[in-house]
Amino acid sequence: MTTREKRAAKDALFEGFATIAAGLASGRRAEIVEVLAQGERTVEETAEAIGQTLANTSHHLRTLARVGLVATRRDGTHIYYRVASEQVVETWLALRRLAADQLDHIEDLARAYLGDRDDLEVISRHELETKLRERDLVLIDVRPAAEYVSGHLPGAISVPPDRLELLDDLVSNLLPEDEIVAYCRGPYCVYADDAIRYLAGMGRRALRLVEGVPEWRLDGGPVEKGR
Amino acid sequence: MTTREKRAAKDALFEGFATIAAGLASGRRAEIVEVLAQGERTVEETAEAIGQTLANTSHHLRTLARVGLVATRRDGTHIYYRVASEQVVETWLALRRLAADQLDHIEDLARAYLGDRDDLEVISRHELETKLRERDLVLIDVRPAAEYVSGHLPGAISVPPDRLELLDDLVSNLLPEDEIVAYCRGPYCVYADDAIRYLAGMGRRALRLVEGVPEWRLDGGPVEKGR
DNA sequence: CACCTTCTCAAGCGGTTTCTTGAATATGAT
DNA sequence: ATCATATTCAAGAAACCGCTTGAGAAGGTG
Repeated sequence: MTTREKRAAKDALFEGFATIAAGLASGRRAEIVEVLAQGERTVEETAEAIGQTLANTSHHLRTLARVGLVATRRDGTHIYYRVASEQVVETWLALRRLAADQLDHIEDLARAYLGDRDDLEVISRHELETKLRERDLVLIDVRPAAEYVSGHLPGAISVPPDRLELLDDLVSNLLPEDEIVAYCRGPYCVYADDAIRYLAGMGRRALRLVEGVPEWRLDGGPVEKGR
Repeated sequence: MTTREKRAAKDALFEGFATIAAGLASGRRAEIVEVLAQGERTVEETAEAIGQTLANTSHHLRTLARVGLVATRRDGTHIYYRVASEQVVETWLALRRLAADQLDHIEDLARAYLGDRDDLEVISRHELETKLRERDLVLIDVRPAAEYVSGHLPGAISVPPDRLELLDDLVSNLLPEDEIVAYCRGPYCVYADDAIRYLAGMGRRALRLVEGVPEWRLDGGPVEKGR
């Protein structure tokens, strides 16, 4: 192999690596991966979730599939897309973490989207596990029902973001000293915030779990399916 | 905040994440990150390492700096570029791992570049550590001297890839039963392969450490600097 | 079969990226 | 000061990407 051929082969190899990065190098596709990390979705559901046209969403999904980041299965007329492996989620989270730590810029963008969160108390995965060993607490999963079904923290109660009124009944059956922890898709999701503010309006204090289910699962946390 | 504004803010946030991915979404820049993961370099050295023109390399380095993946320092007329943080390396490795596991395609490209490696015996970081606890072995760092200086495995001997003849002397002072392990930049680097084949030509068996220094360091392995 | 739903594809416009060339800038040495 | 070295910048050509529109394919239903 000549030096020139070697160079070409090396370039091709790294171009291959870059291809994967290119899959995530679009805001739309990043959003799609964030959504699919919660569980599989049809094209239409994905389009709805990211607020794009069907054709454009299909386009991006095909791109992700072409580079191997997502996989599909057909069920009747629906085609379900899912992340191709846990490693995709792992890489996405590494990228997201890097972005958050590196760019103050991202901090500003996040604040613009999520609003001021300083009034909300948070709890980390680790702290939650410690607490869970000591005593019971009420865990609330504030994500659309489909995501709850594809995997949730053991014992968590589903309260979809558009059904926050379910909290009324739930809270009325609690003792005043019962502690409440809410979580949703992850640090860049507002659903848990909304639920906690709703509870605050009822005079109940609640904590927000920083991590979402993908982070929890990748860290080796137990996950329940179904119901 | 209206729904429309919320959408725009969310898009901007994910566009921000995608920006980081875009930094790695070019074969050239991926190569640069792989090189800089071994230690800082000047623009000229980097250009040489990736076989590109100076202007183009500078261009790519500026792009990486703009998205915050690399940082610089000036020393006289030279400007040294380095990865901005260990997290950059972490993310790059996650991406590379994902690519390798996901795409058979990458396997083929790697084989095209690296040649057939099936004849070479490998050893993992874990196995190496176990062995090191039981007995001494000869560790050889087959990277350019500058990279050895910026960080190498404890006790490793530097044998730059263009000075393989140094192995002659080295081996003549060894007992026949001494075991030799060589490593270089990582799994996609040929230097250790070359050294092991050189040793095989002398009738000495040697193992290749799969991981490079970045992987070793990120896994919490001890690293020595200087000399 | 005709018809509906769900998804994909093709074409095309406008914008971005990559690489090259040649000039400009910044620092250090004489 | 003048020159050499190292790096960056500016401009332009070719290729590529993202989004839209409208048509097409694949599967299910009456």
